[in-house]
Amino acid sequence: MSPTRRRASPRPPKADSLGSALAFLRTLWAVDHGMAQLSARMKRSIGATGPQRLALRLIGRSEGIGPAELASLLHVHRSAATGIVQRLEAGRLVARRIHPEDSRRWVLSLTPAGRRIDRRQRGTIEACVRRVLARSSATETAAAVRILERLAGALARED
Amino acid sequence: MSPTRRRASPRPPKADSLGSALAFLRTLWAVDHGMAQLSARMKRSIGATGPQRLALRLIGRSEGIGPAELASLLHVHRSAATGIVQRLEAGRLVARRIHPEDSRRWVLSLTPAGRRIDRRQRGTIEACVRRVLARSSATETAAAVRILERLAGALARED
DNA sequence: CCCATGTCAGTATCACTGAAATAA
DNA sequence: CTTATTTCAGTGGTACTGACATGG
Repeated sequence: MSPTRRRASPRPPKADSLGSALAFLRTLWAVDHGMAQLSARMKRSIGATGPQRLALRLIGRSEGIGPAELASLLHVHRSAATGIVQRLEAGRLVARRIHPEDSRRWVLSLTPAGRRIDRRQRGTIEACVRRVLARSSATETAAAVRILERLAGALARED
Repeated sequence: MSPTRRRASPRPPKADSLGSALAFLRTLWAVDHGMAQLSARMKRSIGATGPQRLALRLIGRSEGIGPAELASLLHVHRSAATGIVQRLEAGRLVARRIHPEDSRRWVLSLTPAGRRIDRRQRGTIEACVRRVLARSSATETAAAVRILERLAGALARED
């Protein structure tokens, strides 16, 4: 056994920071699970999961988009985007055609059914977000965005 | 005077609120995917995924806890907690014994290996959170917590 | 030859629903 | 008998790594 490590550490406020980080982490997982659960309900109620509807929203906003750009916007690997697009196509929510100038690529577009889901708001995660943002001040929202973006960056860098 | 609450604005900036909700939603998914990806890396680097390590943290903080209470703290269904505990036990990170007063229940505790992961900070999601919170003001953090908690509540209520 | 795009195979976690076994 | 705790079976979505075919 090594002796007591009494380095020149003047009692940092670690105790609180440790607990508050843990509490924040639990809240993050609560949001994460909340999105997953509403995503499962969305599949039944509107016919698309959370990531699928976000993909529909992004495709709807930028027609001409392909799987690679979609993967980038969704922050996922290309192969994950492949799966999402396949499920959307199987549900007749998205159509694809070959890119006119590069036959490796696909051009994605919404079908009428896909456009309906793109427009629909009730029962979506986005609706929850809009409702929460409407009940929050601009200052609060800006602070939350800053922290979430820092967090996304830190998570991507950590190894 | 503080006319912060002005009722019935003529035509609220819906167009913008629609776009900002979508932007916020993308940031949320970015954090979500970031946690999932670091979770996968954690499995290799420290031997426990994100949810698994959170479970270890919670068990370590309240020995005597059982699967039901753990499921509640993790905000997941009981059957999901069963799976997490099974994987932790398979990895010899958690031990279980029968509750002395109710033989339906299990009492969970950390093994030495589980305790090591409980203490370890480097390369964890919690470490990212702590670093981000350390770089943020108390006001920002409080605002983010409020919004995330509102969001978790809204997601749970939405159907 | 090198690079980009998209797909596929294999694997794993997570979570749900719903039903069952067991014990209070 | 009723309720609570836990587990199990079956299903589905997501995402990773790594490899591949194909086209620029």
